[in-house]
Amino acid sequence: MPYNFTRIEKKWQEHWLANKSFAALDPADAGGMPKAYVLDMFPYPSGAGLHVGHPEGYTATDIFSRFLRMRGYNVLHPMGWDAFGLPAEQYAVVKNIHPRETTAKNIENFRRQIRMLGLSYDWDREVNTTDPHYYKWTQWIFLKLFNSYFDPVRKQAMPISHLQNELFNENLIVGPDGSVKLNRVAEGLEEIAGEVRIERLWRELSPAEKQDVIDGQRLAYIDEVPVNWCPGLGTVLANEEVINGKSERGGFPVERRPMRQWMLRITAYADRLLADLDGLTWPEPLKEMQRNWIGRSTGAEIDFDIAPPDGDAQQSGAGAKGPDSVTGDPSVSSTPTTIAPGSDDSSLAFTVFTTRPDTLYGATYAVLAPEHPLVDRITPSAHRESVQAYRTQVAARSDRDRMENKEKTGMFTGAYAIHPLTQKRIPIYIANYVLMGYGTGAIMAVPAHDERDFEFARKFKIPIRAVVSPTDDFLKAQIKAFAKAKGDAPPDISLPMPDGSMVHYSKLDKATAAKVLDAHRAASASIPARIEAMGAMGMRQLRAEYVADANKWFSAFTGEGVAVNSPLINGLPTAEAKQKLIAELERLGAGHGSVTYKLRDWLFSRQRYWGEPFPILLDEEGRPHALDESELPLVLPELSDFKPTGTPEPPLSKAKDWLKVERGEQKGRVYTRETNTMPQWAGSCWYYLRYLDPHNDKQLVDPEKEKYWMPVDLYVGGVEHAVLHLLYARFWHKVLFDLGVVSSNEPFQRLVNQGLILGEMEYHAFATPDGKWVSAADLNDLDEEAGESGVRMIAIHKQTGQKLIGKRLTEDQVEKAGDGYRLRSDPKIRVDARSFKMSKSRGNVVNPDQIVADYGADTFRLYEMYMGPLEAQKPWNTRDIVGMSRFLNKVWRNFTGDPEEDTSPPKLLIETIPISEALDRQMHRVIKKVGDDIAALHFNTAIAELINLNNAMTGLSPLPRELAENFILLLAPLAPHLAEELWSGLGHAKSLARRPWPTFDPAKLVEATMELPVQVNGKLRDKISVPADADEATILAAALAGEKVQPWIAGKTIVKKLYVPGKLVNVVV
RNA sequence: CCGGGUGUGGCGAAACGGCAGACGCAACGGACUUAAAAUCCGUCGUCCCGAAAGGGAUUUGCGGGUUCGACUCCCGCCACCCGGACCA
Repeated sequence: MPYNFTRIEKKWQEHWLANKSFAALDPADAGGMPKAYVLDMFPYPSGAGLHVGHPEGYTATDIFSRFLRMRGYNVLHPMGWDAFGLPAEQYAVVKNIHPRETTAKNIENFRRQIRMLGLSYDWDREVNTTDPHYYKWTQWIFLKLFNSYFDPVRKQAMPISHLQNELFNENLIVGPDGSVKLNRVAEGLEEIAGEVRIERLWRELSPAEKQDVIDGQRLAYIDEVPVNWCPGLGTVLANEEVINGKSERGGFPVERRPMRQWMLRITAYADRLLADLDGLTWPEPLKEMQRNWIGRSTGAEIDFDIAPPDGDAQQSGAGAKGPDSVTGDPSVSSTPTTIAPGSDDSSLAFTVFTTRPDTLYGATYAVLAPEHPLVDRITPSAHRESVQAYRTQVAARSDRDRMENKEKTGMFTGAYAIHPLTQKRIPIYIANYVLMGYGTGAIMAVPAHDERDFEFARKFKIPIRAVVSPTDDFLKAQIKAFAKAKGDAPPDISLPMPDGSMVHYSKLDKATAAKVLDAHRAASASIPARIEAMGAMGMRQLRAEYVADANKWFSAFTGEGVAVNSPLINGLPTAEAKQKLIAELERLGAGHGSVTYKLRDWLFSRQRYWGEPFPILLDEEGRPHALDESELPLVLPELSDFKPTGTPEPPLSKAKDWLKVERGEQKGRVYTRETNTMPQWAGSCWYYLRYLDPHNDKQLVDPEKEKYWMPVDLYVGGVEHAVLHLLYARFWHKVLFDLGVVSSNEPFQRLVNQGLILGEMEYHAFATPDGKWVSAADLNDLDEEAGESGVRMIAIHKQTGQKLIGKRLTEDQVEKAGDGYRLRSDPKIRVDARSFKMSKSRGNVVNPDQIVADYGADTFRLYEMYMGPLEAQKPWNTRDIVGMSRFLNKVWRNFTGDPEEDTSPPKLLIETIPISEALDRQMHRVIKKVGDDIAALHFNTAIAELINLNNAMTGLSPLPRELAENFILLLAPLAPHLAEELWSGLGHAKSLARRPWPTFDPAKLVEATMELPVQVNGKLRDKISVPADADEATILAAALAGEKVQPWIAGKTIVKKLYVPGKLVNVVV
């Protein structure tokens, strides 16, 4: 009889719950126990229920938590529900059920499924982001963001009142664009002679202007910016939620349109978010993804003046707008048109951002984004029509179009810019490859050293001027590219000498190479032709060719090198050239060093019902006013019609009674509530803090508890949150840290990504006799059929029921296996076995309920952990589960002798007898190995060790008690139900959850005699048995004396004898 | 195109620079059984020699290198997977 896992698992799950076996102790009760905070990424409780990917990470942290409890740690291991969000609402809309109901039902199902896996959560700490007791604090954090600003001097968040003081005291002044800067003049730090002062002092501002300045500095602010509007979902989305122009959820098209939205100033934290990554124990690829997403690039901003128009009529004010109106938002303070003080339209200028200021001398044209506001003002009338046509054409194309078709297009504006160093005129283009949203919306184009500029310059026949001397690798690649274009093998990099011999390029002296080069130069004109004629030339000569004329080469050299053709910086390597050039620009007042980021501010509002309401009132002018903390939570109003309106008007605007608020202190003044709601990420940004003190209604978290538990010691979850949740949560945590709410700078010290579990292997396609390829999705019963001359692939077409015969395989492509044949792994066979992501549409989703019902939770846990390393991506294989089931049943038989009767507690065949020496040694080795493996999260090898030990115990009856106890304790974190049941069979009344982990005796890890491999010239030839304490001389002598070694060394001189202690002997002859 | 990861038997996978393939699945042989399942014992990378015991060669995507010794470290390619992509 297999063991009764159904009864046993139910029994222990109830026991753990009733006895609160896994409760974490508050710091006051923990005594001297070390703490461990082990966290899972809490799930979004979808209607589909748990899939097999969830239990992978959850089981891993559960094993780790159980292990640490047995090692004497006070472990916090909680679970909760990330329950606000789009899918619940969409489902609710379709079924016309209130999202609260569907959410409650889904949570119940998830809780049942998670409990059925026997995970050791402290259920008294469960949180739910949709519970008003919870989102009260989400709103509270939002108020903190709203009432704070990022202080540029301290580089941290400060209360907004501090900003007001600084402005009032005139330590800070207000720039023309509403930005706030240090009052350097007042501080006496800087006095710029002759420059018109355009900043303003606080007392010079009107009350409305003052309010604009304050509101413009908040960490949570309202702004009108181009956002990702998704008509399919009826809401705007964050950049992180848009993938290739489609929504992450649902895959609906997304369009850019300007809208008034709440933003969070995450960009202020870009540098800290980047720098603090270094100290985190996270997977390096994930850190790299965050670095890329933040996208810090250092370089320079360089100013270009517009050349006076030549002959063309001066542009009138007709179609031209005045200077940009003040946006009120300093986050877009890099206003592209910086108008010099006292300037007029005759001295226009624009600023570009570049990471390669050292290539400035190579700038042969400039490009503005088509939307750039300066375009209207610089385009002479002769070009106005074509420019306008081009702009219309670009504007008409959706983002998605632009993604798919990347061909560079552009139009000459007819205007010229003045190169700041050479004072020469360079043409100004507009082009689709320059984006208004990045940098300054304008570039200097250096075709010789930028791929995009190169491609554009080729197309528009603009000169290409090399200013960095290229590397050998680049030049070789150029030769290869040429050979490829011709369809030949790359020419040998050797030079034919006048006498007909060949000399490798690296061995050429300058004079000889030059002579040969001249000969070839006479013969052919173009550089590619010369390369072909010569096979190759010396690298020095190639380089000289490139520097002299880069126009005819194949691609841009984008690497670092030595500056050439650049009077100020010639001969300097790139890094130094950059520095010197920036210094020179600053001296000339034509530019300065600068940093830009790809990271944008976080778009924080959604036009949906099922989310946290903003604790904000809007006055008649649309200015935001915060609710008082005492008014929280602001509960989401009941709505029977919660459907999206299909317009940017949020559903909450339908809650008429709720909408209007009359404030007591300002009688008669009516405010309107903010009707947007927060995105799903809001609740998940800080849930790990609430677990520490989940029932506290006075504080988000008691500082004592926060200090005790934080940071999280192990956080396990999928890589899909690399730039969403994990970046947002770090941002909020840093703000809370700055404001003194939490004591740690980073929330998650150690993070592990569990690998994706893919669906079962599938045949992808195979060749039919008529040469057509059939998709596996259309096939049933793919099989092989033996025939006279080999094996044919047989499949049944799903729709037609037609029997498809695959390509006939020859005998060398198959091998005999029993009655039938089986394919050899021969790449010529076109049968493609692959596994894919589990998905409903593919029909390869595995339901954990079924697996647990068939095999039990312990088997399911072991199977998922045994599949491979936690971090690896691996395919599900139902066939393999039986292996773990057999293992547990074999444990059961070894302990109980497999009785017919199912008694509880079970009767065990155990006696207090000594353990045989070999088994004792193995037991100590396994105790060490399993402990080390679990600590390192290497569960697959830990299980393998236990299987080995269990196999060694097979046939041994009765079992020695010491061995039995240790085995059960080692098994306990991995298969807790069976372990508890066997433990009770040993006569223990209490759960083993906090039993001390077994210890091993180091003395028993070493064998008395050891077997050493003996190699001759690195090849294994023999094995010798020697006492463990034998000295080197004895061992070497024994090795050389070995019968099997003799033939290999006889008659040869021994060059070297090598003994690696405890490992092997190697003899070199 | 850029960045990151992976590549080992029929499959999932092990292996501080030191006996490649632990452990599991599948397959094959045997025991038990009227039979099957379950269970237990055994074989199991590939090729060659041998009746057998055994022996030899070869093998971690491909090509080089470092080393007494390389799955492991270095250089160059190839394939697949995951991210990001006109980011100046």
